[in-house]
Amino acid sequence: MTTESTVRTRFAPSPTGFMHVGNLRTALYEYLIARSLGGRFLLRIEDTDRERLVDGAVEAVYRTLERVGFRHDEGPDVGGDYGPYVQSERLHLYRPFAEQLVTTGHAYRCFCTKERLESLRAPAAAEDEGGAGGSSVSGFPGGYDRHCRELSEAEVRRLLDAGAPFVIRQKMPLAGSTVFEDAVYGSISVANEELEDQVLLKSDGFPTYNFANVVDDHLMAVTHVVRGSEYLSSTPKYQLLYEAFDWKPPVYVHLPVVNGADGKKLSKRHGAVSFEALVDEGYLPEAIVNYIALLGWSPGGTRELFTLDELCEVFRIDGIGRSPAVFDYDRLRWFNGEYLRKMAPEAFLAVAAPWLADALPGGGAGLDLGRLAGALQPRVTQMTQIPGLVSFFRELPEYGIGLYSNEKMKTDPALAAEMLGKAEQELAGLGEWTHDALHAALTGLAQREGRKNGQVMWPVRIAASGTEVTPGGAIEILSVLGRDESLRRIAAGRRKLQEALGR
RNA sequence: GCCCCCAUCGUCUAGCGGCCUAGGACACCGGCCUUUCAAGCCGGCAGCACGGAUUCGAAUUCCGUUGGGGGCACCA
Repeated sequence: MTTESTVRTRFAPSPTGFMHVGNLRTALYEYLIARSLGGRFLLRIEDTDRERLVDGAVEAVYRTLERVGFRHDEGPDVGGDYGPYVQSERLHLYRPFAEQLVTTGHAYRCFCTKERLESLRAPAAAEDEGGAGGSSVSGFPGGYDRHCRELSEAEVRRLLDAGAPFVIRQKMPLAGSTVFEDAVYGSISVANEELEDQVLLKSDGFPTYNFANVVDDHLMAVTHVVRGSEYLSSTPKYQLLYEAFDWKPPVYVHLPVVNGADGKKLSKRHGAVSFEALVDEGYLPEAIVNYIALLGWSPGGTRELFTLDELCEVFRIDGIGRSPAVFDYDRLRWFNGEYLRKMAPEAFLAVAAPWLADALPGGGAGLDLGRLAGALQPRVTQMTQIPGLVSFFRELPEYGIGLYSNEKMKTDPALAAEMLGKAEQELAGLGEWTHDALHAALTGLAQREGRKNGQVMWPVRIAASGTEVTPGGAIEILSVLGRDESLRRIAAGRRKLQEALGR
C-alpha cells in the first residue's frame, strides 16, 4: 500500500525497440531504490510517439523484467491504484492541465506554423555551416522567437474562432535562474534565459514527453525520478512546471551514461546491447544484472558479487557515480564465468544443452553429456565458446604430427607412436568403459612403462581429439567419446605416426 | 556556437584533508598446481589530466586550462 511517505519509482520505457542495457540499468536502479527504501516500483509505458512504435517492444519489456526479476508492483499488466499505466490511455488527462497553465499565465497558445518555425532555424543553420549545427544561434533558446507569447486576447480569440491549429507552450521566465537539487549531481542552476518556451501540448492534442512525464509522475505519486543524465539539461523546465502547478517536485536521480569502448554512446556497433541479444550470446541474466549494477554504482567496499536480493539490501543512492562508464565486455564475461561456475552441475547442463546439441554428433545423443558439461563448466565464460570447444567430438580434425611433440610433457612422435600402440591394446581389453576404469588403465600403463602420466595422456588426448587444447583431459574425452570411436581414433593416430616415421 | 555535466591504473571503481610509499576487480604478464587448457592459489605491470590557490598537510577544497560526455524538436 501507498502512504504519504512511501517511496515510489517508475520505469517508463517507450516501446520503440528492444531493451537496451542502458535502459535496463535505469530500471535496475529504480527497482533497487524502491526496494531498498521499502517503496514501490511501477511500470509505465510511454507510447505517445505513434510513429516510432515497434511491434513486440512492449512484450520485450515484460519478458525482460520478468527474466531479470524486477517485479513491478503496479503496471499495465498487474494494475494498481494510479492507472491507467499506458500513456496512450491517459491522453484525456493532459489538456486540462495545460489549459490550467494558460489560465495562470504559465503557458500560452502558439499558432505558429511548422514552416515559420523552420524558417526561423534555417538562416541560423546556414550561418554556421560546418559547425555544430546549433539552433540557438538565432538568438532564442531552442530557436523559437516567442512570437505568440504576447498575443492579445482579441487576437487569440480571432485565431481560435478561425479554427487555426495551435500548440500550448510553456512560458519561461525571462530573467533569473532556476535551481534544482539532484541526488547524485548536487545543486544545478540554469539561467532562465537559456530555457526554451517548450511545447507542452502538440497541435494534435497529444502531450509532449516533457509534459506528460511531469503530469504522470505527479499523478502517480512518483517520489524519485530516475533517468539518464541526458535529461539533466531539460530538468529545469520540469522543475518550473512543478512550481507552476505548485506541486512538490520529486527527488531527481540522474544516472551517468553508459558508453562503448570508444567513449561514444553504446550502440550496436560495440556489440550486443539489448538484454535479449546479450542472453542470446550466452550471458546469464543474473550476471548481466550484477555487472550492470556496478556500472556507475559502487557499494563502497571491495565485494562485487551480489544477487538481486543482496543488491536490494546494500543499495544506496549516494553510491551512484557521476562520470560516464564504459561497458566492458571482458568484465561482463568474467562475471558470467563466476555465475557459471557457481551453478549446480545440472543447472549448468540445462543452459549448456542447446549449445551442445548444435555442436555434437547426433545432437549429442548417446554421449555422456553430464561428463562433458562437467568438463566445460569451469572452462567456459560465455556459452558461445562451447561449439568451438567441442567440435572435435563431431569430427576428428585434420592435424599434423607436430601436435604430438610437447616439451613439458616430454613427448615426441616416436614416443607417441609407441604409447598409442600400447594404449590401444590396453584399452581394447578394458572391461567397462568408465572414467575410473580408463583412469586406472592409463595410469597403470604409464607406471609399468616407467613413464610420466603425461607421456601417455598427451598422445592419447591428441589422438582422440586432434586438438591441442581441449575441455578436459584424455580420460574425460575418452569417456565421452565412447569405446568404439575412441579406439578408432587412437588407432588412426598410431597409423598416422607410423607412416610419418617411415615404419 | 550556446548551456549543463564529468575528470583516480587500458576498463569498472574505493577514496569524501593526515590511516595513501593511492586499495580492490577485469584485462595483461609471470609462478605454483596439473594428463592439455581452464579453474584455483601466489606474484607482477599500470593511475590521482595540467596549472595556480587555500592549508602545517591535498587524489580529496576553490579557481582556471585542457580533454571528454550530454542537451539545444509539435522525439522520447
